[in-house]
Amino acid sequence: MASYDFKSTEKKWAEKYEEFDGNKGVDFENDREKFYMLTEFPYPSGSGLHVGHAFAMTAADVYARFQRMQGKNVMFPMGWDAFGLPTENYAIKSGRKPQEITKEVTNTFHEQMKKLGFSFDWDREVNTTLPEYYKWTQWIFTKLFEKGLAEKQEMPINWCPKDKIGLANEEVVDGKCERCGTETAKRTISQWVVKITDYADRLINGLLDTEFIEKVKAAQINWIGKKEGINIDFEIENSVHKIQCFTKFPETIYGVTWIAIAPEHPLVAEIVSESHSTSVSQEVSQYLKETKKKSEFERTSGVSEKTGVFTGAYAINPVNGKRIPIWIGDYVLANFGTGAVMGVAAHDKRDYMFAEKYGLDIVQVEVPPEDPAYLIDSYEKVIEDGLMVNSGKFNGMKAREEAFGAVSNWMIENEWATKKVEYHLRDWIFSRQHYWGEPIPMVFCEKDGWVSIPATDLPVVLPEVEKYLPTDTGESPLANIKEWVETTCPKCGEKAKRETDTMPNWAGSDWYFLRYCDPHNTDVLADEKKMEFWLPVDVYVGGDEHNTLHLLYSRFVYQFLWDLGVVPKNITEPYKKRISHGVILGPDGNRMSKSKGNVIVPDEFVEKYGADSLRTYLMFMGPFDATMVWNERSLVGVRRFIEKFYNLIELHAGNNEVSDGESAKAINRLIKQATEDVAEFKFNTVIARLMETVNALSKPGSNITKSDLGSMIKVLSLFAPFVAEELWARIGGGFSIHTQQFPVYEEKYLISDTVLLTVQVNGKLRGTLMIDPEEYQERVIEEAKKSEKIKKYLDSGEIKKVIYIKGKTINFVVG
RNA sequence: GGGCAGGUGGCGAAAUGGUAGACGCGCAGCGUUCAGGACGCUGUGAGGCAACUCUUGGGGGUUCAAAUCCCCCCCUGCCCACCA
Repeated sequence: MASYDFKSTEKKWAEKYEEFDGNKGVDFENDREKFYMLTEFPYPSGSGLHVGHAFAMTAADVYARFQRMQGKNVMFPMGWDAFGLPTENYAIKSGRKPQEITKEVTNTFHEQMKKLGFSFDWDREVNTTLPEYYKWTQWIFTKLFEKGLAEKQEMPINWCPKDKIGLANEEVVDGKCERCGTETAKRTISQWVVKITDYADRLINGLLDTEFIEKVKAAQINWIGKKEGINIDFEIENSVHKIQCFTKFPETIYGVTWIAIAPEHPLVAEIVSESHSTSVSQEVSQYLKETKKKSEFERTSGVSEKTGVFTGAYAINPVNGKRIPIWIGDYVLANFGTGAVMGVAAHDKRDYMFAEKYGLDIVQVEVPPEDPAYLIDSYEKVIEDGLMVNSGKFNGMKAREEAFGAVSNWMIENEWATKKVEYHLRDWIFSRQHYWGEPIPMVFCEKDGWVSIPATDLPVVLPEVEKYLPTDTGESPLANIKEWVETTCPKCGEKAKRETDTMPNWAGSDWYFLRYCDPHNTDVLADEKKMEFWLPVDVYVGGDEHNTLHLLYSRFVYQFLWDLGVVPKNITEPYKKRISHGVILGPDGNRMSKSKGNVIVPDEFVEKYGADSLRTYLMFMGPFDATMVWNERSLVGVRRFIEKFYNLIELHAGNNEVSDGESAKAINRLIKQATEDVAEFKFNTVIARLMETVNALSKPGSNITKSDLGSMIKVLSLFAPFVAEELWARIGGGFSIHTQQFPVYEEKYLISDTVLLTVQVNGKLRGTLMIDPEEYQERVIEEAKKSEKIKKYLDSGEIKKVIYIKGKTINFVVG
């Protein structure tokens, strides 16, 4: 038998699909249920579509095809998240325009996706770098500004002293500049900051309205990191100043033996001068000098030893009047909490180490309930769920359950402290000193300050420049274009200057799923009725790495737009279900990377084995969310299966056969499993069942009806769309198989008159019986006794008990 | 340090309380072929001639019955982290 020629077949159908409209989502259609299937749009890099993209997109494609065949009106769009550093760096290196490069690579990606048979609705394609798209990204920013959620703040950025440029966090690798390897420093510059923390509680609560898988919900809640505690005011001896410390553990207040403040704390200078000791002040300034010299990486990596210096000043513990020394410590972060912490050595590992190093007191305030005499002698023995000791009137209370609340309330009543909620979530630094991003649509006017560009003047088009490198001052290259920078104030008409920073890569991807609903609208970001029709996104497939930042930012932007009233009022959360896909490792079991030379490029395998084989292999590798190792041998196995499938259909296609009975059973089992498992993203087991079915029906003498052949091909069409289309045509089906209804299994084929029953004696398997599954216990016992093999075990004692599970097993307890 | 996933043959994996290892890879034998490849058939967890015994990271428990449920421990991967 001639082997299947995938090359010409896939080419033939791919061409035909150019004219095919069965993949398009239809606005406002009432007959069919809508289904919005979304998968993350890629950053189109010069190296082309990655196998990881192919994996995620194939899974989404299988699911979208399945929903269509269930009779739904499916929107399954694709686009390009094309602003970003790799393109900019490539432009710098090659001297070409990023616009041109982007056009080229998106074309490549587009072609690759078509070859892979993804059923995207290309009429809805979006590109974040096109002015008609980023007009609305900019518009969203102006609204954030107008509502007071975006403001300029002095913020530290990563600075490369050699290249003289600001670096995004992802450009800093192990504390060094990704481009030149120089150790980076922090530099404070004025940046746009978006106050996402104002939405922190809503972003937590909104999760209740979603069906995200648990791990995604956990990741989001964790990332927001809500912490409830109190801010305690410590008076400073002989001073008008107070030091405020945030703590999650108010119940440890009697255990405080020092206070540590960040080297950047605003009170450092005053505290030291008030101590009136020259030797102390010299020591402190020496310490501050050294701390500054330490790189940010060293200070925050967690590996370096904690250091500190005594300021000479003392604070007063409000609850017992005790004098406690004030230290400066480089382990205290200036930008978390109040920039000052209370030291409780007995109940915190890091505090214990600091106290040991500098000989500070250790006061234990909790003991384990089962051992009230227990004394802490090592930081490893931090007590959980302890009882209070050395804590005045709180002694004997359960630390967390009782003392936490009692101490907090008491301290608040006495005005020593206030309630405080802290978040791990930081405000969102929105400025980038780079070229290839959306210009931030703001101007600075001497009279009016910062003014946003009115909607009618958007977009602020990214001007073309000669050089894409940032300027010597660290500003974006846009700062060099005088005629662009110098403009007039939209408010007063006087001379003003444009903002030259651009937006981060997240900006365009925050709201792209809205644009897909109405991609060509020139009046609004998307028509509200269309959004109401399509939203929420029913299933959003993406990677774990985007479960925090991207997902959170885009939920925030949606909630903000909801407050503005430009998205449907009845839809409070944009994504109904979020699921995360697995990762494919290189053949050597390592994460794929250019430097390791283990990158798998899908093109090569499409060429060698065909898109159908590659897709089916990707879905067969393992569970959808697993970490899997690429193995070409297994791909060969899948190609073998497709050829076997092809040959089986070829063999039966011309005949009008009557089912042999067995084939109908096999097909119906297949349909049942496919229907149930595809719905749960369990693709590997569906393909295994397909293989079993093909193996069973390939036995000589099998007779299969045309409609059963059709059902098999339909299941295959989810994974291998091209060969399925070909085979569908071979058995006389009309174009296209992808507009057909998914087969429905019939219960009657799944019921059999006999079933294999396992017979256990004392829980151990001793034999099997072929028997009517509806048979009663007495009959089954009788049959079991007839079997020599089983009888042997039954005779070894008295039958004390019999457990019979109909159709599955019978267990004799013999003693 | 925190969070989240996991641990089953030589390998990727099935099985979510009822025949552990479906399906695929690899391997072995046979067939086909001038040969190689491709293909087809058969076998393939371990031990044992066999009857049989053992086997899901380790230990304990619940149950007539545990890979699956509960407790303790060990190990691996991913994400985050001087977060007070």
